[in-house]
Amino acid sequence: MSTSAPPSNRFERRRAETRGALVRAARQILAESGDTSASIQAIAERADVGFGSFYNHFDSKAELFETAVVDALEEFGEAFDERLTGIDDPAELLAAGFRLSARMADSHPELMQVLRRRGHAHIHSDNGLARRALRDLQVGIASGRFTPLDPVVALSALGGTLLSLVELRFARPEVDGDEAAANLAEMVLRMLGLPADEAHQVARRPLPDAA
Amino acid sequence: MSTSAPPSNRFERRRAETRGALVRAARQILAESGDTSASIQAIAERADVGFGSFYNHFDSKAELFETAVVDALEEFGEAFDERLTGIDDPAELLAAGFRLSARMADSHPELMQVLRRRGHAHIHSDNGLARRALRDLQVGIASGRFTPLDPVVALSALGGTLLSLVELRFARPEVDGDEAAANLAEMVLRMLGLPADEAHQVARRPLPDAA
DNA sequence: ATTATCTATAGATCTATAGATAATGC
DNA sequence: ATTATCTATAGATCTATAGATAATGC
Repeated sequence: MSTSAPPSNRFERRRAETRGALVRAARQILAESGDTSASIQAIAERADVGFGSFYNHFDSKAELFETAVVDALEEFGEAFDERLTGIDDPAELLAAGFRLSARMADSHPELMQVLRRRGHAHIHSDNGLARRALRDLQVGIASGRFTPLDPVVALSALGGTLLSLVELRFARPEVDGDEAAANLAEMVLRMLGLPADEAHQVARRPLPDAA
Repeated sequence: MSTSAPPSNRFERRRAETRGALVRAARQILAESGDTSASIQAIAERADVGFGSFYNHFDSKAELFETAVVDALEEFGEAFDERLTGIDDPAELLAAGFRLSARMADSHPELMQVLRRRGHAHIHSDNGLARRALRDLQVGIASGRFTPLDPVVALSALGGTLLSLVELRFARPEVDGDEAAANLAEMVLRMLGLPADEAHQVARRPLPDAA
């Protein structure tokens, strides 16, 4: 899992494996149905872990699911870093992030369903995604690339728009995802103050190849 | 309740009252904690209704909660109509809707918490809010007020941004709500293609008085 | 020796229904 | 006579824990 420290001995590795299996099971459930009323027993079974082991790692179901969400957001942020390093322009970075997210609905459906169902509560929290977005916003405002605006409000708008794109990808699979993502990215750039023609162009620069 | 047909006789009124009490209880739960694992028994108790009566109206908890959400969205849309009739410019309509929503976090906290917690699944559904927003978008695109764009994508962006504003109001109560709403409305208008100076101005026109 | 996992289970809770009671229509 | 509501309850399920078992550290 993304947030784990390097496991030292076999004991800790086994413990981490059990915990990880539970978190993966929770993520699967969040992605498939989002129904967090699944019993602890059912979760443990899915994780192929003894029922009682659950209580060695979590005090409640809510705690497990919350862990699974934070974990997924962190992994999502890392995927961004892997694909988007080398882009310097914050406008292009944000636009590429939007377009990459739309593609990840296909390539990483589980991750994106978790984001879709539980992301809204994390728009303003300190997680892998929000942290990166806020950084890009601040760089862009400082450099004059973006119109000066309240970064907290801008982060809200970005987060909400990204979530709506993910929602769109799943709720309307017949819509061309790449096209919608580019359009939305263009709209976001206009929102941040870029001139219309430049927003159009930046939102359509070629994406870096998958590593 | 907003969606009810005029109840004819005393029988139907009593039935509607019981059903309404259950829906109101569900709304309260959605607003207070969002925890839909509350037992049917607890819900019936809160509604001050006999436990078995639940099954006269709903087959499952999920059905009740879904009803409560749709109901709240409809009521939200009606509140818009009451406050915003008379505004013709679609840009001003959308901006006023955003600013009104921020205020409703204080004046109608229950309604807005429901929107916050469950609204994302309804961005693209046919409900009171989305229907109105789509209408305003189409008018604005047809009249040239907005840049031509895919209405479905634009609706996504609007919905996501509105939800993020509601989230912001509750997650960061220290932020000035009116100010944030006006800023966000301005950003949205730029997103839809209005020139920056006009977006700034339209987003700050006086709101109609409360009726 | 220590620690995590597993199995078994007690007790609590929850759902769905059956049957009695109350309210209304005709 | 009809229909909704209410109370009571059977059966299922769920949580949390206790105690046994297995794996590792030292």
